[in-house]
Amino acid sequence: MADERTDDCLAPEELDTYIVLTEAVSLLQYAVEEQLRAAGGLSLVQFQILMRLAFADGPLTMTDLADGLVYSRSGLTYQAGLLEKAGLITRTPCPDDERVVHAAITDAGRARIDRVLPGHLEVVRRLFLTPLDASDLRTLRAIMTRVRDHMRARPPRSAAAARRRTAAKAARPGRDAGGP
Amino acid sequence: MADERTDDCLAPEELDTYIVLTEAVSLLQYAVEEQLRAAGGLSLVQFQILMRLAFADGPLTMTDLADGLVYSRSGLTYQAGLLEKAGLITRTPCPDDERVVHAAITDAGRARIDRVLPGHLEVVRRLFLTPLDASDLRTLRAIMTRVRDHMRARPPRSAAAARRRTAAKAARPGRDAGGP
DNA sequence: TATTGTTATACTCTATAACTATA
DNA sequence: TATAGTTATAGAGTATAACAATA
Repeated sequence: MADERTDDCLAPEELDTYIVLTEAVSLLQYAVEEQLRAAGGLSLVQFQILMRLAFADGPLTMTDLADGLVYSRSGLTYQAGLLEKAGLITRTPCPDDERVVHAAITDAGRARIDRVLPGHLEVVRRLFLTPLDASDLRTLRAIMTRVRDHMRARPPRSAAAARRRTAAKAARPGRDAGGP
Repeated sequence: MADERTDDCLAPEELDTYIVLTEAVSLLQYAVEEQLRAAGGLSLVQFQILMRLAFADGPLTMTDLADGLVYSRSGLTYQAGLLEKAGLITRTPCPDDERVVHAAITDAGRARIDRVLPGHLEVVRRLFLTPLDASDLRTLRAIMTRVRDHMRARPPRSAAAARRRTAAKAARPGRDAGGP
């Protein structure tokens, strides 16, 4: 049952690997989200935005953030609005290009991260790192870096949406296929 | 900057591995969701429910499904309702225990999977498997299996929610900390 | 009393499309 | 004309709590 329909199935090792990888990451992500919410009232996306801004050299544009997080720009506007209202980030127009908005983390934002990060790392350590040794980590990082770079080689999310929209105008085959 | 505050930071290899792992899986999941929606009008959760039922020996209870998918039971009821309305699954009371509901996949459900799965596997192959060889796969599977089993060793999601509720009644310190 | 599952509800999130403004 | 970002809107998804029925 492994090699009959080469196009319609994966080898068992391939499928198993895919399934266990996504399952484990889902479990980890679920636990992480719970901790972030309880410890700092942050969703995972909000935390990721803050972290990106905290570790960036300077301010980032909205598009940079959206692409980095695989996020739609309108979704990011929404989340950035929440974070700004909470005083954790600022948004200021860029002087060089008036279309661009620079997002930057505030002191309160850094304080929030300081409050949340230890528990966050504790969860990561307890659930994810505990069963791994240094060699596992090195290997895992090497493999997943290759996978990520391979995927990042395709166009980023926000541009892809625009291109899809454009392409749809040219040839319109009626995309999807009704209800769930 | 690696070893000063052992409690508040991870070693760089640890952090890098964690970040690249979650980033790659996010990218993959995003692409997969797009494909499932376009090819079969299914969300990822709906697809996962169908797949579990398709590969199960017989019907599964709602709780089994919820725990397997790291999902709240009410959320599962909602999704199962959609799938049932679409004729892709059935829900029938279990004769042995009248509280229990058995969910099973229908022929239409299997047909939907047949329609969606090839494209799904194509995405997985193109984005995830392409840059990996057999040895990578074996290693990755071994590592992630260990991680998953470690995480699964803790109580499943639906039970955890109940326990948390109970514990909250005993000592009530006012959990979270306001706004985002 | 504990467990299975559903419902009612309220809310968060996300995407699409239309829009503004700058380049 | 193309790009950056926002807004308006509408829909999907999720969790919580209350509930019913069974064990």
